[in-house]
Amino acid sequence: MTEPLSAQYDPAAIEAPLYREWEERGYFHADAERVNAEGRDPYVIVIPPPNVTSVLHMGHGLNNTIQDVLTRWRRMQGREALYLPGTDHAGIATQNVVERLIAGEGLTRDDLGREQFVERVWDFVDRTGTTILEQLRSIGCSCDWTRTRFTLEPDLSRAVREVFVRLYEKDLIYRGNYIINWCPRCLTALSDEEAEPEETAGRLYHIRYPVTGTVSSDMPRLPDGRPFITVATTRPETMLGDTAVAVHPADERYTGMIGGRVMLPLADRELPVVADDYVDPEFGSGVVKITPAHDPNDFELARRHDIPSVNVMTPDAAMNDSVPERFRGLDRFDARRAVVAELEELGLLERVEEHVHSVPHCYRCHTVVEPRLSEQWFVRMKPLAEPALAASRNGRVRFTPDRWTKVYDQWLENIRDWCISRQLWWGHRIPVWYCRNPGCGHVMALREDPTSCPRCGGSELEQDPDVLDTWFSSWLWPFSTLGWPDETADLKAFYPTHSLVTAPEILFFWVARMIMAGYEFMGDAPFTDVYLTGTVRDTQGRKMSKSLGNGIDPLEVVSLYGADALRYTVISSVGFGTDVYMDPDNLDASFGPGRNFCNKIWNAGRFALMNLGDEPVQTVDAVAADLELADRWILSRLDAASADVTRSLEAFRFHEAAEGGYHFFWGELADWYLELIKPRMQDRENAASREAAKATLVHVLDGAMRLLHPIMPFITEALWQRLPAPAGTAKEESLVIGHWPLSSGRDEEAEASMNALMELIGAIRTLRSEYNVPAGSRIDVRLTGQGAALQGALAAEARAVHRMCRVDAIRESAREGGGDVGAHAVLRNGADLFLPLAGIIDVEQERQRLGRELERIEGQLRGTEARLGSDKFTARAPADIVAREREKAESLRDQRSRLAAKLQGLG
RNA sequence: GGGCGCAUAGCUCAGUUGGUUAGAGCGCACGGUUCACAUCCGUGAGGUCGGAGGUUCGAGUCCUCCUGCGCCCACCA
Repeated sequence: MTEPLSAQYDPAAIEAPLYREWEERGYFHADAERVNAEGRDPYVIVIPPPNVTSVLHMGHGLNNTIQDVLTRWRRMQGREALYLPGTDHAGIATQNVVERLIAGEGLTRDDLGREQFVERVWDFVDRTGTTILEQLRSIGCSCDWTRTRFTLEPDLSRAVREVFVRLYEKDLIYRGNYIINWCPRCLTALSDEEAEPEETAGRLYHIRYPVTGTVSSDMPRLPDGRPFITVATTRPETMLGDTAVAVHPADERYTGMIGGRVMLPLADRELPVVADDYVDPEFGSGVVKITPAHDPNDFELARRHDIPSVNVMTPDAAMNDSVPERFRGLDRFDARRAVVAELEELGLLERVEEHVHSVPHCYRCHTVVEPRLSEQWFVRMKPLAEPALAASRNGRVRFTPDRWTKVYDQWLENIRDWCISRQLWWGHRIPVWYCRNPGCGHVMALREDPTSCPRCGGSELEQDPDVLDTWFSSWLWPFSTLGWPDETADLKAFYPTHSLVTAPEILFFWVARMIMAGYEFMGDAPFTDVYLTGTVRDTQGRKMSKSLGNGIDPLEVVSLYGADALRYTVISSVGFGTDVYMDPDNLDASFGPGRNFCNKIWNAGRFALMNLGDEPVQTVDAVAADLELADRWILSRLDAASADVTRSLEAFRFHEAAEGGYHFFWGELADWYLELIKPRMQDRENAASREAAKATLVHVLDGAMRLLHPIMPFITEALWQRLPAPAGTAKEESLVIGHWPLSSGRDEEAEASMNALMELIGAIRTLRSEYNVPAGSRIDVRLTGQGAALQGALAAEARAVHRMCRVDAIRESAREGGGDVGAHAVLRNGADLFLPLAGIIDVEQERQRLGRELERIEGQLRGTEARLGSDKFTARAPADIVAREREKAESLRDQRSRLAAKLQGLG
């Protein structure tokens, strides 16, 4: 049926075939009917869709492993589990990739024209868009690939359009002016993410604006007698677009001027003086020039005070016709020089300061971004935010770690309208048409493309050239992927979904908006739990990124260490809500332990299978009467581990789930149970004992593989498939659809006995090590005063214990009247342990060795104490040196007493 | 500037509502190849839990302040 386990653990040999088998057998497919008709409990995760152009990085590795662990675990619990995959069309990112591509052919998008360019992008996406989904397979993600979605596919585009029109009809979408980031070289709008702030050495120009309105007597005056105020700016050329100056309402220096007027130099326009909290009285002169068309803050302020805007630049950032003629056509930086020179000439330039500040640059061409006023589409967010806020407050949506709840609430409480239009070609075209009939001018948002104007019947219709923000399709993802706006069986079965696993960076962009859309269009939250992962960083704490070149390629890790090692590593690195640190230059440090664990599982499995042989194995129930202490103990520990891992997963404590499985398998099953049953496995004399051990071994291995399967699906399946089914039981087809271990109860008595026994073995090993007892020599151990638990345990497991600490016998007998030499220890339960060492080690030699050691320590201690006893030393030496000496003395005294005790034991 | 978080072994981190002796992995030291595994086994060293106060019978855990890092948001014209 299945091949035996190879001598060497080789992940590459098992992973791909197993994944293919799982996928072919349809284990990952979720069936809506089983939920809708049979009443099975669903469990749903929709993937945060990666950019269609992206390749797998460690962040995906972390994220999707967590999602897969949750999915696999719930699937094993009997839920109808759906892990729904897909990709995002990622407007700007994708358009840029293709623009770079055609630049290689010497083409720009304008050369191609909109239609042809978009076709090129589709070509590209069709060819490369499944890369990342393939990569998710290689880390074992159990996605239902029959439901793969893409945000720009026709069904989802229909959802986007339906949503736009509905919101438009509810008057929740409107058109308005907004300052955007504009690259004057690329001639395109940039998202906030693409405008990269950079510390730049600039200048702060202090410019005098003559006051024409109300004047107080103590105001400074120009040489010609005119009073003035000083404003500070880093971009003097924009003053030509000033439409006001502003002061803080509580700034006593200027209260008298509020409502007054100043004269804008060079342009000779009068500007009003307004008061606004935005102004920081501490900065510069406390007076701000207001240029609404070229600064987002000024724009907001102007909106509050109903101040007009004057745009003074062309798209390529030259001065336009709104400025005095002598500046027209000058590039913005030439204009800056000209403006400054003229101000200086007029005596209006008070001073210039060096000023380092952060300036946004175009991430593509590094040109300084110019804020620019333009007309954009917006969503009114307040009405949508209310139910989303209620959802976190009433617990319908829970955030893990909990602290994110506050962050989420704060953002929603101060929500601002959402600018959804983008000046791009790749994306969902805004479904708005303008009637160009001069007498009509109707604006319409439509579900179907119009052929004529419904108002005037005219046929000169023009569609809005812009596309929608990428997030305008992603915020519908949890239900658009299930078939909305149709009422599908999938929607009925799988909405709302359950866990959303994503990075905190997109809490606002995406998570909050999905919750709003869920309530608005489905009447319920889109998921019940939001798990925010940490960020994957390098050892210097820098975020892993392609541009920094400090990334780790998950596929490289898979090929070097295996997918299971990768998964184990990321899962066990996920502290509760903390970032994940990995060293790109030392993969072994990060992934070695995971690989070693896999190796341990593999070898323990091989050992078990070798010993089990081909004979039928009994169920644990069938051999219940013959179970020995070790058997009862490991069964109880399996139960503890199951409860532990289950509890950890329920609380999204992945680190603990991984540690729990690891500790049970390695620290208890492999280190202790396998060692304890070695003598029994091939025992021909005592069949009952042998069969009890085998039955228990199969049972606990089966349980351990189940517990570890969500985290390490491949190796656990490979081993599990080869485990024999106990007589009279039917084996499940695969662990993927196998059941999660259920609690069967603890055996406190067995655990207490085993704990005592393990302590005894540890103590004997310690003494052997400390007294340099040669590994080969066997000794008799004497034990007195042991409790019933230990006594029983010793009787039950004598053979194994003797083997495990290389003793011939453990007798109940006291050390005889001081005559014996040997090593001595007291156990926690009060039992007294004595290892006679006469004839085992050269006692005299050991005594001399210890004696020399003791002398050496005492010598050092004398020196140290002498120093500490000297007033000169304690008074004059630096405090940290004195402290170090004290520490040293403490440690030396410690060593001395231990050595003395040992020597005493030797006679 | 506003908000949030972190500080525990040489390194990376656990430590659940306060409660026996603060744990793990890696690294380090010593000893081990008897046939599951040297990607292993055994043993050990190493911690005034960032600092100072406070609450308490009891504080790594709760409170206040300080110091040093990190992140998010808004960014000072």
